[in-house]
Amino acid sequence: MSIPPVAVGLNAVVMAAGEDAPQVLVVPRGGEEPALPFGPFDPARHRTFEIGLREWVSEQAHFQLGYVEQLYTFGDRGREAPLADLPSSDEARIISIGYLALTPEAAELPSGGGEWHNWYHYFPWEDWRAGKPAILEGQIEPALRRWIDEAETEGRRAARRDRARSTFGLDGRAWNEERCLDRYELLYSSGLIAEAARDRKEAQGMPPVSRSMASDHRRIVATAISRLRGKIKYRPVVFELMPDTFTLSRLQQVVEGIVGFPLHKQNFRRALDRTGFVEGTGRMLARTGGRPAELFRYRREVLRDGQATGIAIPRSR
Amino acid sequence: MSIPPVAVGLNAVVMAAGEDAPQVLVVPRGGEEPALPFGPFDPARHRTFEIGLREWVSEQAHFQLGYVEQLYTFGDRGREAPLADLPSSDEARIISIGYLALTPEAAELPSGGGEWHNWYHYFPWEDWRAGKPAILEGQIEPALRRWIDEAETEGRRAARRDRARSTFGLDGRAWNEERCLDRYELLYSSGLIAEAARDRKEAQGMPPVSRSMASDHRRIVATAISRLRGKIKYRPVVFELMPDTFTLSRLQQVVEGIVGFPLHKQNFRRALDRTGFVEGTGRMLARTGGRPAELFRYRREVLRDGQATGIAIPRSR
DNA sequence: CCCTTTATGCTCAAAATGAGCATTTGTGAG
DNA sequence: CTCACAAATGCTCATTTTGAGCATAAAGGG
Repeated sequence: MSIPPVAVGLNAVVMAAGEDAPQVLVVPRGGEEPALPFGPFDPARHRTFEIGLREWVSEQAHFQLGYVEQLYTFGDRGREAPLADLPSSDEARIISIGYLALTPEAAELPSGGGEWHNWYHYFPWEDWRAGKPAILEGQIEPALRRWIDEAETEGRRAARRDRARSTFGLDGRAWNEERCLDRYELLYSSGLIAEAARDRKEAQGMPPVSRSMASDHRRIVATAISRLRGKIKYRPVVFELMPDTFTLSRLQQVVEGIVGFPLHKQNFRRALDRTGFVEGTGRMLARTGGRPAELFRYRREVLRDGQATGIAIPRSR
Repeated sequence: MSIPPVAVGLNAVVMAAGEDAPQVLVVPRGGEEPALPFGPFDPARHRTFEIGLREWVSEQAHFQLGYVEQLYTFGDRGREAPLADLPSSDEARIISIGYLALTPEAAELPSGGGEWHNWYHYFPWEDWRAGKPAILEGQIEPALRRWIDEAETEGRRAARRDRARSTFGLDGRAWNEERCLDRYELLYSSGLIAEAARDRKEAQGMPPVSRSMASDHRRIVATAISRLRGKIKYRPVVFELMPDTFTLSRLQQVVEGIVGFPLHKQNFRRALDRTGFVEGTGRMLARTGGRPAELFRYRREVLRDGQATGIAIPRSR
C-alpha cells in the first residue's frame, strides 16, 4: 500500500485589529488579485507545518507571526483556479492547509511586503455595526431570490430557500454572525462571487459586489472569520489582538469589529469584569475626546487556572 | 516555485454511543496495536478527501459513514512511528488528515471488519461519571509530580507544574473535560503513555496505564474527543449518535458518556425543552425498570431557522 | 464656566441556573 | 391483590446572569 504524492501548500490568514475594522494581511501581486501569504510545505526543510508557515510569512510579508492555529485543510479538486506559478491541478493535486494567525497592532509593516486590508472590503455583507448593510437588500437578497427561483423543481427551490434563509437570515430569520463561511459558500454557488465565474472560466454575470482574491483564498479568509467569531466567545483570543495596555472602549471596539455588530457597553464591561481577564493599571489615557479612560492590561495568568472561557458578547439593539 | 510531494493519509475517528460508554471504531491488526480505519488519499481516484475517507472506512471496517467533519491535519516529523506497511518518514513525509464521524447505533458491524471499543479503555482518566477515576490519584498524579520534580531548573519546574495543574486540575483547580487532548499530550511528553516510549524506541518506564494504539492514532482520538466535548455545547451533534426515537434518559446517558460526568436530570430536561430540539412521539417505552418513558424524536427542522445552539450541560454535584 | 463628549456607576425587571422535594406509573415479590 | 421499588416527570424557590436604561464624573473647547 503506497501513498500517491500530492503537493501541500501553507496559507496564513493573519489578522490584526485596525483603526476602524479588523484587517487581514495580503500580498499584492501587481495587477492580479491579491493573495494570502502562501508557500509550499517542504518536508525536507520543515519539521512542522507551523515552522514552514512562519518562514513563508516572514519571507513574503516581512512579518513575524505570534499566535497561530490550524484552520482547515482544503483539498477538493476543482475548488480553485491554480495560481499561475503553480503546477495546474491536472498534474498533481495541491492541497492547502490554512492557518489563522493573530497579531497585535496593525501598524508597522516593512514596505515591499504585505499590506493590511479591511476584512469588510472582501465581505461587505458581514459588517452590521452601522445597521444592516445596504448591499444585502440592494443586491444580494434579490439575487438570492432569483437563484432560488431558477431551480428546476419545487423540491430544489425549497432546499435553496431554506439554505438562503438560514444563512442570510431572510424572512425574519436571525442573522448568525458565525456563519460567515456558509454565506460565502452560498454566494459562491449562486454565482454572486467573482471567483465562481473565474473558476468556471465564465464571463462574470454580476457586477462585483466585493473584492476578490487569488485562488480560493477568500474562502480561507471566510473560514478564519467564522472560526474567530466563534472562538472569541469561549476562549480569550481577542487579547492576542490587543497591545499591552488598552482602554475598555478600545477592547469593545475590537470585539465589535470582529463580530460585526455593536455591543451594549455597560453590559460588556460588567461581564468582562466578572471574568477577571483584565485589570486596571491605574494609568489613564487622556485625549479620548471626553473623560480620560483607564488603561487596562490582560491577565495572562487567569488562563492557567480554572475554566478559560471567552468574553461575553451582549448584543445591543 | 515547485512543491515537494508528500504522502497524505486519511484517518477516521468513527464514534457511536455504546450501551455504557461511547465507542470508537478500530481495526484490529492481529497481535499488533489496533489502528483507526486508515488509508492513503489518492488524488487520481478521489475528488475530495471525504470521498476517499468513506471509501477506506467501508473497505476496512465494512461500514458506511454518515455525519463527517474534518478534525485536524497532523504533520510533525517524529510525531509517530510509521505503520509497518508504509514507507518510513525518512523517505517521504506522511501527513494525516483526521476526520470525526458520528453514527447512530453501535450495533451491527459485519464481522471481519472493525470493532467497537470503549473510549475509556484508551483514556481511563477521562471518565468521571462514577466519581474521580482511581487511576488519577493512584498512578497519574504521583507520576506527574515526579515529572515536575525531574525538571532541571526551578523555572522549568514551575512551567511543568502550571501545565499539569491546569490540564489535570491538580491542587484544587477545576477539571475541564474539553482538555482531553492537552492531557493526552502532557502524559505523552511526561512518558506515561506507552506510545511515547515506543516512538523513542525506549523500554517502557511505566506500567501501561491504558491501552495504546498504532502510530499516533490515540492522539487523533483525543483530538476527536476534545472536539466532540466542545461542540456538543454549541451545536446539536449528539443527535447524530441517537436512533430515530429515544427516551430522554437515554439521551442524557449518551451526553454523560461523552462529557464524562453525570448531569442533573431535571435541569437537563428543562434546558433541553427550551431548545425545542426534541418532540414527544406519544409512544412509550415500557420495561425501563420503572415507570415507562416517552419516546422522543429529534426535530431536524429547528436547525434550519434561528440560532442553532447546542444542548445545556448542567453538571450535577 | 457652560456644553459636549466619553468614561463609569447603579438600578430594576426578566430570564436562566442550580438544587431539591413531590407525584405518577410500571414491574415484581409476597 | 397489595405493596415496595425504580424510574420518569412535575414543580418550587433562591441565586445568578442578562438586557435595558438612567445617572454621574471628568476632560476639552468655546
